[in-house]
Amino acid sequence: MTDTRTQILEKSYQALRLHGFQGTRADKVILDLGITKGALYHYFPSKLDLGYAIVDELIMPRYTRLWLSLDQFEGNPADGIIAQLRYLISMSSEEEVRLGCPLNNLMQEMAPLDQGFQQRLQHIVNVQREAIGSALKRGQQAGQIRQEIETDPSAIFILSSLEGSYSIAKALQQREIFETSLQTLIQFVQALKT
Amino acid sequence: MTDTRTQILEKSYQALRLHGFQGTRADKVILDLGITKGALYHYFPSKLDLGYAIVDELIMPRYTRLWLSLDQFEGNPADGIIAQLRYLISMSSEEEVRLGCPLNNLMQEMAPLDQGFQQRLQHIVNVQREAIGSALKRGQQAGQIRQEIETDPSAIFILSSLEGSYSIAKALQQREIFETSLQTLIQFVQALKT
DNA sequence: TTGCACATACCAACTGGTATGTATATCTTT
DNA sequence: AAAGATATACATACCAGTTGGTATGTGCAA
Repeated sequence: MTDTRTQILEKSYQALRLHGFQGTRADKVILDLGITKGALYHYFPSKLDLGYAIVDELIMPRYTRLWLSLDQFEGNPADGIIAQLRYLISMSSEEEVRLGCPLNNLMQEMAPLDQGFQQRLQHIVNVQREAIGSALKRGQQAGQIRQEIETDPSAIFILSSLEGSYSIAKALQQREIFETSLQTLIQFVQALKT
Repeated sequence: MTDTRTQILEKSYQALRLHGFQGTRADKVILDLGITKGALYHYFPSKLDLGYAIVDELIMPRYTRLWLSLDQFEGNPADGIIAQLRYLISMSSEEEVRLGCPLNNLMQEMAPLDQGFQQRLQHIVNVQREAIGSALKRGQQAGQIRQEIETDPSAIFILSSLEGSYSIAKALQQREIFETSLQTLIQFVQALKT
């Protein structure tokens, strides 16, 4: 039996995936969990704080770890990036794609609406960008990545294409579209090699 | 003086851009417009129908025209696509980027939640995909686009990267990011040429 | 005088949030 | 170690405000 706080966090995360933050109903969460408002507001002072906790404790670690691990990759960094993209393809279930990337969803919904969300999501993207960018830079220094490419814009483009692939696949509600799009992205990354 | 229906439509569209569909408050719209519920519900049987009308009458035409016009473009279709991407860069204000692409926003928010939205947004994306895909195919037949590339996956990738660029730029709240990312996309499209 | 284009008044359901109560665990003092 | 004091982890009841939506009235043009 997991503790109540964790239960609230994970059930809210599920709701967030399905309905977005604004669409998430605190009442529904506690009803589903068979607890009461007292419990929820004991752990989280407000709905907004619950949202922040979901980002900090669930989304942030998951979505930075993937790219931070590029640090440990030996060999051409482009292959490291490709390996992670392939991993994302293998992880992408029909359900996953239908609901879209949680990070992407939340950025779209909350970035312009709330500073707290905006700062947190900005931080996650910057960590990702930094991780990919510095991996590419290391590759350049090792002569594995073409000198003429600009590492930071390339990192941004890779992230953009990745999130965009989630978007389009979600719009068309087809996992296959996600795979197709990522495959083209992999070719792009491949072309960064010397 | 524009007619009431149009006023409702456009004010709701503004609200939609700021707060999403679920976050759009019908009460606020009529208050801002200085009209009453009677007027709103006279023209739109429900909030959902109002949302559909926004997509059908405002978003759909705007976001298909841009790519359908590739049909008229003479010369290498890749240059036609690049011209449209450059146009989007020139059109992108700080405000625009902060709020994100309306099409993208709506896809993220409503595609998994409502069939009506889903079908409409799916249709828009398919029109865009078809337009870009067939432009590339024409280019191949004219020997202007490399034979080995697959036109449809490339079209999907271009759209993904475009929407993703909006996403990331919105998350980071920086217009410059959008421009940087699209610049890399332009290089990708450039590389499709023979 | 009929029908369209609204206005007014109202509602039921829901929303996040609060005030207060209480059982149980933990710490402190004797 | 017993007893009291205090903190934790919830439950219950409730609220003020908001939501989309409806039923009905009314002025005005054709």
